[in-house]
Amino acid sequence: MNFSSFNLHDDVLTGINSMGYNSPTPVQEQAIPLILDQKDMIACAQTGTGKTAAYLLPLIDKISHGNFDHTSTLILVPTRELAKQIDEQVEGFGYFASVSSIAIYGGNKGDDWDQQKRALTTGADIIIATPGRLLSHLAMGYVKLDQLNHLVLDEADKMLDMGFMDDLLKIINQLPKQRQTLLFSATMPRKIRDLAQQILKDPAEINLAVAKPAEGIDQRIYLTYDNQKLPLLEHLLRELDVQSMIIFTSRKSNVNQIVRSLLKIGFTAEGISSDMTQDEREKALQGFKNKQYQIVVATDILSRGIDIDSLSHVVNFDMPQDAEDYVHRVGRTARASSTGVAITFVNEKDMFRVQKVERLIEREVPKLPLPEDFGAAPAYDPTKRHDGGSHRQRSGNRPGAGGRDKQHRSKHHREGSKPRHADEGSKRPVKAANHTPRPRPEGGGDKAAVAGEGGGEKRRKRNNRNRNRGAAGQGPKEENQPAS
DNA sequence: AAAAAAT
Repeated sequence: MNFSSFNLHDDVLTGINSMGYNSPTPVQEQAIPLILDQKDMIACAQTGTGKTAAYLLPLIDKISHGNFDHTSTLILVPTRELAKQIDEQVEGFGYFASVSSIAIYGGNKGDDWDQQKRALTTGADIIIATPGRLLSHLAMGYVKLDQLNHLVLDEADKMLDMGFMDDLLKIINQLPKQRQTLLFSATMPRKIRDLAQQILKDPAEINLAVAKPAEGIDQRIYLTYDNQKLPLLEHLLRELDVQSMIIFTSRKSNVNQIVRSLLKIGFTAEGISSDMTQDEREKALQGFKNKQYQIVVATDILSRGIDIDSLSHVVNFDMPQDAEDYVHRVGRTARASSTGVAITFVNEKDMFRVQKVERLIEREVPKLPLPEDFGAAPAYDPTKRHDGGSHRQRSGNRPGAGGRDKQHRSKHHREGSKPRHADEGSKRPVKAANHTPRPRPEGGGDKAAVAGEGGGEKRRKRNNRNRNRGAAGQGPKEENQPAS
């Protein structure tokens, strides 16, 4: 199957080609026809499944060939980084279709407010926004939404988690009722179903089984107390051949501490958390993508949506909240090459999450013993659930009652994990091996932005429907597949 | 329970 079977217009297909995409992912196969068909949709799909392109491509097609002369599409996302990334993808996919976009988010010093205001006033085709900043603009009254025909909620569960429910509803209430609404979420808790019921009409449902991490990924769990994590990390780093690594931690306060410790033992590293300025955040992310740093240490800010390829290692310094997040993070390795290492530190409070992960990926993750001299680790007890400080007791389940020691635990190594087909879980199409990034056409459009530099906001909106296709088959930019 | 997000 390839993209030409979707009845997309040529200028969109050219954009797809220039981005190095070949064949649609499962979510794209399902979603694109539905979206072209003007259906509302609720999709359970996580990052890395090609979700972003699944909605961008049909929307770009409709925008480019529809009768809109200002903003027709609003995409709401939880983090600024995600807004920026999606904006860049629109730029790539929509270049030949002359679809304009603007990322609307806060946190930037300087003149970006005026720039955003201009784009909102003249009506960029697609607005990609975090809720807070968009609401500020909406309050000023110059945002033209009367032609708003498509609304996308991306990472909807994350947005609700972050307390955006009220903001979302405030925004949605200002949109025309007659519209197509698409909701994407990695998990489908009750709250999401309720929201969907409120804002979607007779939605089609897509449920994508979680893409299990490829067989080539070496997944390991270490059971540790919190105070053992940093020494353990340093110890492991001395043994690993790190090309590029992301370390996820659930606490901002850990970020600097970990970075310092990495620098101390000779790695190049940067942190990313909301404690940093937006400028610093973007520099750190860009520097990592450019291989300027070997390691980036991030909070949950990067837990969803951000597309970074070809990691050699992922470390979950803290166990992720959702099993889906674990799968997504781990899946970031072993993409460029066929091998990758994913290491997760699990403390005594997070053990119950291990089973959730193992159920989701349908295999057991080896629990490795701590190195010599590290002292005793907490005993593995997946039934032990941190109960948020209530006094509820579980009968007969005292911590450590099983008396397993670390030697015992290491025995889990790969035993009992189900054999799987070699290609299972790696159904994503792979970027064309011979795809070479092509330079952006000079003057081929006013969307010219410095490729991959933090100055994406320099982009001006493009409202000109008379496209200039004389750009001699030049692709808009380098991008990896699959994106989400 | 912490994180992110408007100023």
